[in-house]
Order: sequence, then structure tokens, then C-alpha cells
Amino acid sequence: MPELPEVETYTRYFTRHALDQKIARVDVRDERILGTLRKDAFARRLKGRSFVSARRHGKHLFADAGGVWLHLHFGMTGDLAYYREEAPRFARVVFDFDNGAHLAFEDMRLFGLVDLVDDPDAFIEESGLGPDPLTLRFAGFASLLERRRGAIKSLLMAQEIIAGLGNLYVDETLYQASIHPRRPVDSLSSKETRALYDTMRRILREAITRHARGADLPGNALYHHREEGERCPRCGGTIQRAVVFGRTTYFCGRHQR
DNA sequence: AGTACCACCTGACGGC
DNA sequence: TGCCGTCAGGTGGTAC
Repeated sequence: MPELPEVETYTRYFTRHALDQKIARVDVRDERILGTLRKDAFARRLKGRSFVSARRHGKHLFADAGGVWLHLHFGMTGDLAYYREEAPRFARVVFDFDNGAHLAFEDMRLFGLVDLVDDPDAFIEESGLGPDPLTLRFAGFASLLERRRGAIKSLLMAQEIIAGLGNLYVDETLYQASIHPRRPVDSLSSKETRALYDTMRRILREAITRHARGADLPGNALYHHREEGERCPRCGGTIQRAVVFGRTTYFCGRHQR
């Protein structure tokens, strides 16, 4: 479930485990995961270097290898594993370090991406990614909503508008802010806009904190009740299922307006 | 500008 | 046990 909180967790994991070790070998096990480079060129540019830092923007992770940056996107099933013994089943790229440890990028469905970029900021700019919600001030968030129409869910899902939320955290945010996923953006009151911003950031931060302890969202989160007909733990209403912006959407038919 | 639909890829799960 | 349809939390392209 790699949305912003999960990618933040991977970034911390990368920082904790994979920095300052010389890359002895790069093993591309499935070339379909690569972006702009072929296997040999990709490996050649990283071999002999070390990762010195890692950062995140939205759902994208960047790791500085000294003059070139590793760029990871986790798609729907991407993950990282640092290990010494056995590679995970769906390892697509494995970095072998000179201390005998390995870092695997795993991705069962191959929707992820492993690539190199010269400059993450330039990449963010060129690919048209919106601001990251954790560094976005309220005024900036409010201005994203100006002169826009359509369903609030569509807007929150759009990475070129705000980068990092996916289906799960959008549903969770709207649920906890008591806003219906199809609510037209231009119908939100300033109070609702404020609630949306505060709720979104609280949920993202809370998820990151809880991931660090190996936990997921609290039991009363919509996350644990994503099934049609479930009882809403907040108001006792009934959880509904719908398709919004092409994505399966769950919401409470009673308290989300 | 906003939305619907398809495609990419692989596995899990339920029904028969 | 095996086959088939359906679904999955992402993104990009096309068409209206």
C-alpha cells in the first residue's frame, strides 16, 4: 500500500540501512522495472558508489549516490528489503553492498519504477508533480482548490495537484473530515477546507508514526471497515461502496456530506 | 477542465 | 483439484 506514509517509511528504512556502503554489484532481475536505462547502463552508473542520503516527494523516493540519484516508485506492490541471507520472492533489482548485505526492490506486479535522475528537484518540476502535503501550508492547500470544480476525491487523488495521497488515504481523509467523496470542490465551505487540510495531515503523520512501531491505522479508521454494509464506527451509519474517479471508494452514507 | 475507460502485470480468493 | 471471473491501495494514454 505504498502511498505517502508508506513511502516515508521506506525512505527512513533506506536511510537507516542502506547508506554509506559501497555498491559492489547491481543485479537487475527483471528489466521491465527499469525506466530510461537498460540493465547494463543502470548497473554501470551505480557500481562502486555509495548512497549518501535519501529523500521523498509524494510517493517518490530519491537516494543520492553522489552525482546521480536513484529514483524509486513503488506502484501498487513495491517494497524494500535489506537482508543478508535470502532475497525476497519478487526482488526485481538487488544492490549488493561490499559488507555482504543486500538491498532489494521488490514488486510483485511490476507497476513500480527503478530509475536514475540527475536532479530530483528538476524531475519533480518536469514531471509536473504537485506539492507534498507534509510541507504544504494551509494557504497553499486552499489555493489548490480555487477555481476548480469536480469531485473532491478526484482532486486529492491527482498527483499533479497534490503529491502523495492515493485511494486509501483519500478515502480515510474524507471519512474523518465528514466530507462525501463526490462533493464538488467549489461547494466546500472555508471551515470544511480547513478540516480537510488538518485531517489529511493528521492522518498522514499518524500513519507514519504508527508504521514506525509496526502498526497500521487505529481500529476506528475506515481502513478497517472497507466493505459494503459495514457499520460505521463513528456514527453507526452504513459503509457504502461506489466508483469515483475510476477507483473503488468507501464512505459512510450517514455522516459524510 | 473533468471524467470514463483501457492497459500494464501478477496473485489471491470465491464460486462452481 | 482445477478452471474462471473478479478484484487489488498506481499511473499513463485516449477519447468524449
